[in-house]
Amino acid sequence: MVTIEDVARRAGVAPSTVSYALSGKRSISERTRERVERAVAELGYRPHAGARALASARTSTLGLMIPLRQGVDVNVMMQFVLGIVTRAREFDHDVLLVTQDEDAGLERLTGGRMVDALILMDVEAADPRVGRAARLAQPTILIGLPDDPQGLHCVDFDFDAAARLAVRHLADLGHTSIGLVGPPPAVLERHTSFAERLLHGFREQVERSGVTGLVELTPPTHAGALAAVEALRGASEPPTALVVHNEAALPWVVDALQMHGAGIPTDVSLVAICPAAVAQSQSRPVSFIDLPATTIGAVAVEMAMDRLEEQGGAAETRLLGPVLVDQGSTAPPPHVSP
Amino acid sequence: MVTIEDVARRAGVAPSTVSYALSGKRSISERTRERVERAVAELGYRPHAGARALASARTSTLGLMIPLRQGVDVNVMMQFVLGIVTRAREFDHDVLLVTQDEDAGLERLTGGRMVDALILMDVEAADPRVGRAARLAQPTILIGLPDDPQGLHCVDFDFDAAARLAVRHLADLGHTSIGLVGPPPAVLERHTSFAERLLHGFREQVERSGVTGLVELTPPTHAGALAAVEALRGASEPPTALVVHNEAALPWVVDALQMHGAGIPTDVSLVAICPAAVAQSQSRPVSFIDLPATTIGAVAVEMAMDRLEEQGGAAETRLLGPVLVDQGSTAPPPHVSP
DNA sequence: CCGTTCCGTCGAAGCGCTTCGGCTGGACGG
DNA sequence: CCGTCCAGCCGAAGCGCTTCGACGGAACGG
Repeated sequence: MVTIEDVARRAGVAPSTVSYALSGKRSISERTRERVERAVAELGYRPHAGARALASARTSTLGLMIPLRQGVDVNVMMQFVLGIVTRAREFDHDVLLVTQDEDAGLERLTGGRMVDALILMDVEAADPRVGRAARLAQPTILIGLPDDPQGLHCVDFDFDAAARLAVRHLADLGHTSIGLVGPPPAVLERHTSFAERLLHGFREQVERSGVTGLVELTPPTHAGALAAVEALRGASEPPTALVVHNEAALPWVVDALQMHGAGIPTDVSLVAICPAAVAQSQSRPVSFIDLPATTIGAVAVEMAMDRLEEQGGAAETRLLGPVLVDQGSTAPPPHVSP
Repeated sequence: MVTIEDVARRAGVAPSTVSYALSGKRSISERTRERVERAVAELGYRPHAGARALASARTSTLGLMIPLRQGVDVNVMMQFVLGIVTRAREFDHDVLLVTQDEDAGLERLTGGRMVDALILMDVEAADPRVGRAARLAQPTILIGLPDDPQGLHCVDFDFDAAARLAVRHLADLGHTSIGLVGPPPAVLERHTSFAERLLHGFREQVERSGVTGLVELTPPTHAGALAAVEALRGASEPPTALVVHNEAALPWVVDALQMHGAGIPTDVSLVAICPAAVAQSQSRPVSFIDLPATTIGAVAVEMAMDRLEEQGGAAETRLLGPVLVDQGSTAPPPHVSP
């Protein structure tokens, strides 16, 4: 293998000079740097990651703990991962994968100095990992919003605001009864933080706007979606607008409405809370509030990098604000329309 | 940080003894080993991964290159990843993630000695990565079956056999016209190996069984599935049985058949080629040929480990055989039924 | 009873890199 | 003209681990 010494010899300098030339941590003359760079290119030199980690106490690697829970939408998850890996590479870092179910995964990665920082996906309201992560030497970023972050940085979508935005938008159009097609019951039972915040925002805004709010927790199946739509339309005050936060069920909801002969948006308005890609791949355009998963992943990486730069810094929580993209699936309710 | 020297001191032995006690590479007395293990536990010792990699030229890390292509089903992909990560951990290895689009991702991981071996997902028929991977010092396992594996190990599902099995099963029931709801056109245009093998197997068995075969490449949308079903049912010789290899479209196909008033399996038989989990989450039970993604991932890891043990060994290709699970969505065609 | 063998342990030499202190020579000010 | 300073480079000391050769002592055979 090509070592730094080979490069040094070829460039006619000391190994330390090569190191400094490449890292830029000390001033090096233009001439020398060029010689070093040429030698690197000619020999195809690549620093040994382990050696570097040993000497510098930095691994240039981020640990990523991904969930293996049911009800977690894989599309959204992949978006997170994509955002994280891509942004990490831009900081010259790599990503090491651990799964949720591994016993001491966190401790193994950090104790073994395999990673500089950790990103935990899908953090629940009372997640046991938070306490453990807070005890580690390495900075940890949580994707999600636990009840008690214990001094850790968090980043997430502002589901509360998203739900309020959706309801306000619909209420402003004149709707007086709004239905929420929510996540599967299992997700809520786990006290997943985002689901609870979504519901909270929904209920709060419903009250503020003085409209009726109906909630259906919906399994991501045809039958589940059908049942939810049926339940809502059979209510004493059937909603004229639907907020859907359930990627997997969304197509079925659209389908079910069509089967019910309910036109969108003439009879029923529809707002989805999902990644743009999902909304755009529906059989008809659906107005949506973008769930910026890729961005959240990227932000998580940025926060990790920040903490690595400057050890100080109080725990920060960043909630990305909702943006509604109108694609024509919302309109005033039938009886208000001209 | 707790080092091997701390452990040695506490156990009253030399550092090298600790190393041997933990690795088992030399015989160590029972008494000493216990003392070492106790010291390790008491101090919470975890070997520094970088130091270990440097000294032993082994990283205990596998590189995994995941695709970011369109038309790749994320559910199946996650299954692969799950299988890989889980099995890797059983071999005491970790998994480092790279994305397809990174320029010299392979070379970076291997040149920097970050990984012991590499697993490439979603390898196409003429994949440019194969040539590059073949040139690396580290063993590489391909998931997929390129036209020329160039001496690399491959593992994949036997799509050819799966398609033949499906057709044979249906032909044996008496069906004389069989439709294939295939992957999106984009997948085939990329010359994705699995899609081509599936089609090949389908056409071959159709011929052998002396039945009519119709193929519809199908986008994973409601509209796409609807169009495919319509096209098939509008054919001069409408198929009385459908083979579906398109996870995303499967629910829509079921839906479309119901809308057409075609009973399953009374009017139309249905066989899906998909992971068991997908088949079982449909609105009605669907007979399926299991696409054992998790297993394939696990096998890929095993092959990598094999190659790490014994450097020799000719290039091996393992194709996992298809197994049909009857869930009652197939039956003889209408005119044959009693 | 002594030589051989083997088991269990130790010491030391790296693995390839970073980093700190030190050295040099030229620029600069007085 | 000499002292000072600094940019630019070198040398060496580790980082924490594995591994190889060596060594002491117990066990064993002749």
